[in-house]
Amino acid sequence: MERSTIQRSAIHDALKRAGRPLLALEVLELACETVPRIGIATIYRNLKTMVDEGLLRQVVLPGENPRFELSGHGHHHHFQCKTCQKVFDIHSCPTDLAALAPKGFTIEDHDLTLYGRCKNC
Amino acid sequence: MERSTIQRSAIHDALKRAGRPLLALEVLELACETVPRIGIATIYRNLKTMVDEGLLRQVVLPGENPRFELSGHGHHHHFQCKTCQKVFDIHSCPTDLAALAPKGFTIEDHDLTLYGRCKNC
DNA sequence: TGGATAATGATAATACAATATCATTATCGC
DNA sequence: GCGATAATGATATTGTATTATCATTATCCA
Repeated sequence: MERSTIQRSAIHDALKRAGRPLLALEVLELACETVPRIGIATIYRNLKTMVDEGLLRQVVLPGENPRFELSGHGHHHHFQCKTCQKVFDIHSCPTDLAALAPKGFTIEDHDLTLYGRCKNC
Repeated sequence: MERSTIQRSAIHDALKRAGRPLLALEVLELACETVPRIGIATIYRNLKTMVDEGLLRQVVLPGENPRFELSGHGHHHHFQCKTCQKVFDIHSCPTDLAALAPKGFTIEDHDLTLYGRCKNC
């Protein structure tokens, strides 16, 4: 993964255009608009490489396959629409979570997923 | 699943004794103390039945296989220890989560996982 | 521009949790 | 206690996301 290919930039572009975390198959679908004959193996290969490079971040919701988003959006959480299943970023974060720890437990990190109805549904 | 078997009660007992959500394999391990020859198929079969009956609840953390806990503990969240990977209940809940919704989005539910170090680690 | 080789695409293989199969065993109403 | 049959246990099979294979194509540096 040292050469620049149209497939790789199509994948990056798909994620940029979407502006929300995408499943590998959603990336395939969007990237197909740019490179119709792109294969699913190429999607997985590039997603993996780009995560290793730090260009992408993996987003894993409970019971869901991994999604991918451009990194560099800082700490944030996610919202999943119960109707269309799409995942969106939430750029705010509840405070005081450390206070929820039982005695003897130390909280270092957290993961919050909100569920409901998105703007379009 | 209409007859009462020692396997079924061993599974229920394992979850009760643990007092925290267990993976199917963890249930197997604990239930083995009561019924040494219990098979993994029996574990899966009974867990599924007991979830259908409402006796158990499935707990799914991001990127993890389903865990199971006795139901009837009301709304709560979970803590996973980064060292031993065990999951524990958190019986408090941050408020004001609905306020995190972007314009046009409606929040109906949420899922919070805390990560850190447990009492024993 | 040519050539070394990285990357792709089609598809086979893998990994692994969960389910199905089926002969054997255990439960429970009579 | 007996018999119908539900449940078990050992293991084969499935389902599905992801990875490996390999011939072909595209990239890019000399």
